[in-house]
Amino acid sequence: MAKPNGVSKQELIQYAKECLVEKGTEKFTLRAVADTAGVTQGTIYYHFRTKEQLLLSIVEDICEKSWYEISKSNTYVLKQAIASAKSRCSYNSFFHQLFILMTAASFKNEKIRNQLSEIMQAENQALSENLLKIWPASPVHGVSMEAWGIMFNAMVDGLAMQALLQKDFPVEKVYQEFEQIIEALTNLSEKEAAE
Amino acid sequence: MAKPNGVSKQELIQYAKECLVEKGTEKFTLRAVADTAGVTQGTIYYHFRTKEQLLLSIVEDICEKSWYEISKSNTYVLKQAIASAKSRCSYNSFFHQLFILMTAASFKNEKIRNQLSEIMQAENQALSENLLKIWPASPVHGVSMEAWGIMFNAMVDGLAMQALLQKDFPVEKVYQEFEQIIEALTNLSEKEAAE
Amino acid sequence: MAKPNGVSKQELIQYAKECLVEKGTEKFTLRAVADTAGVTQGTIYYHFRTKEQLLLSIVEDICEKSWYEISKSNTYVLKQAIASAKSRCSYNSFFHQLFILMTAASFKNEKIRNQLSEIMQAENQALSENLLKIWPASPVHGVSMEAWGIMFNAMVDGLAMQALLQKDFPVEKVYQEFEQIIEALTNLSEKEAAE
Amino acid sequence: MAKPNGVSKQELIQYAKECLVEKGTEKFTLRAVADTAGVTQGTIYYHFRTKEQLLLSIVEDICEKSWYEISKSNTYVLKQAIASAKSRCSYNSFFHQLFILMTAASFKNEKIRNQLSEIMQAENQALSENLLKIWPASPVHGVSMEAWGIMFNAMVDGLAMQALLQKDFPVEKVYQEFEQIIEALTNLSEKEAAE
DNA sequence: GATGAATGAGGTTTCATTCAT
DNA sequence: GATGAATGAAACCTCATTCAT
Repeated sequence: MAKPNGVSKQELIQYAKECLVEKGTEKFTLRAVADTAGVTQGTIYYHFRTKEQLLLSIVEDICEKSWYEISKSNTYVLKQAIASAKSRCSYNSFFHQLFILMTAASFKNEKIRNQLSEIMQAENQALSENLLKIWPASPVHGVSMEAWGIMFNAMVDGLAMQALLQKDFPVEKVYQEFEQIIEALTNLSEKEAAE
Repeated sequence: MAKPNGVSKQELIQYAKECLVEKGTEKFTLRAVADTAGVTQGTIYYHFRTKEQLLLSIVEDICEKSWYEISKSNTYVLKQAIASAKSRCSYNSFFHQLFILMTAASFKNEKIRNQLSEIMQAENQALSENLLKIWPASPVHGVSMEAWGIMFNAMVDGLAMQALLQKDFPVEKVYQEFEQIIEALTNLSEKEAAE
Repeated sequence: MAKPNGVSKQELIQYAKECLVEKGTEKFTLRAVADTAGVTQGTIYYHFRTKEQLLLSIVEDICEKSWYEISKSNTYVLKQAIASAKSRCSYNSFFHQLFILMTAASFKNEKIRNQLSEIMQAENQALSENLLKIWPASPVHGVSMEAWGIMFNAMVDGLAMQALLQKDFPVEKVYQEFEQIIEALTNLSEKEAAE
Repeated sequence: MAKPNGVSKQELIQYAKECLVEKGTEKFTLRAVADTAGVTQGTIYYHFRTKEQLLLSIVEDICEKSWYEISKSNTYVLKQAIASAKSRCSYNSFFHQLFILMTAASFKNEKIRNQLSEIMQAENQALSENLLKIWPASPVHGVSMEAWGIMFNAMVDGLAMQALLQKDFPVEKVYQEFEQIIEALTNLSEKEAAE
């Protein structure tokens, strides 16, 4: 009976994201989103014309958020980036669960795939640029900064995946050792530069 | 050992895996599996009591296959392991798509998660052992061999994820540079050992 | 006399008619009408209280138009009436499509049915009167002028139906032969009258 | 819970036809058909994969029935054909209501349209052949037998439409006068042939 | 052992309609 | 006078599951 109860599109997306992670792809139904948001299914259809549109909006939202993070990343240094990655890397991490769910969905949805791909490449590049700030040269001769960015990012995602699968995954320990490796690489870099 | 007009359990699993990757989680229906296998839905129910059972069988199958690979890995050396990882790391890679789909499913299914987790830890360990064969000592002081195994594995998965998302991901180039890093680490390891 | 940014009732009816023929009964939704008219659904409700009211207005509109035609028909002769019928009798004819759609709707809506019935009877009568002008007597003994009107009208509608169903229906040829029959009947009429 | 209760596809079509005429296009829902047939909606979907398929099956059924009638028509004579037409031409006539509903649906569905068109042409031809049996020559010079078939058929449909719209349409009277016209035309035909 | 017709719960989607603004 | 966000009922459709055969 048409009371404008002021649930904005953005809020709906937030509710949808929560639903998605809470219920998993399988049980991610529009009814669930509607119930969570306290509106009727019709309302969802008024804002997003299909379920796919809602999913795409979720990806867009993730991407926008990520862009914001990335745009900040030029100023903060690698250590902070890693700290941030670690914080998102825990059993039940909202962000990575969402990302993997979306990756799974992307296999059959090019639009989703393209958007995720874009954000991933942007993250790779942001990482490369950060590395440039602390490394005068590539620590290993023949390995481009671009590649370092790709690999660091890959490792962050890979560790997150392991953490999501394994309840007692030693996040603390692994990240600590990871930072030691970075330190060692930084030393190598300086030696390389000296030559 | 297929029966005259029948389909063996193992064959059904194979068909199911194909369906899953071909159709995606969303459209992975028992009817689709039945159609692909050329049997009726009833037949599937004869072999698996529920859809979940079928899914679990798929994970088990993946794991068995992986165990076999791992058991071999004790004998083959790191380079071959990486070559194998690379070969599975391409846009549309069947194996990694399946693995990510299963990971996504695992978030809401503890049995699946436990199995995937086990296999992942086994792989981590196999990698550690392989590294021990070529590294006399850890290349970086304070980083355990265990951690190196975890991180290498993480990177392989992370790279696969990027490759699945990005059509023109430079697999060749990245893996080549990855191998250069390993070489450099091997040198470092030798220096460490010499001290 | 359209208001600045508004849409008059008459215009809405016109848009609705177009929608109905363009989209068919199935997809004839108030949203479609609103979109076509460039207004919102609310606006339609301002002018028509229900969808049924809009439908009825469409029938009324058709009928009014038809009354106008009929009122003219007393002056123009049969040949012109037939030419007019022929022109409306082509594959994709707007008018007859609308009429048949309305007839289909009328089966479950007495108001619509009554209005369509009235206009049909008026057309029958108008045809009879026209025939009286060119026929001194009924060409066939025992057949009333009223019946001739009914039958001529029936044939015009029946031919239209065939033309709507069959893409390559030979409208030209059939109408030409129809006129020859009328001529023959006119001769008969004169003979009858002479007796 | 899966009791085969033996509702055949053919029976479902019959129930669907009844529903269609009883409820009209608008209210022709699969639930209604299911309820009428005493099965669940799922059953309908087991037999017909979509609503459109069910509609098409209805048309096919009408057409098959009509083919049967037509195949008989080569033997029975015109008078009987007209008697049959008259019997189907009454207020609430099941057959013609169905036919007009389908014609309305056909405007937006080429498959339906093509099938209806075919049956109509077959009927036209069957009528022509029947006329040949009682008319030694065309009653009006220059009017082909083919055209007579088309026009007779058109008139039968047109009269049915009027009868469906008008409760007190004088079917008896009109058909009686129609037969008189045929008689007159038969006389004309004989005169023509004599020349 | 295998089938396939049938189910029923629940999914996505549509749409006439309402009402605060 | 006009809007458009919101509704809720009901539409079409899917699918895991059952069971007589």
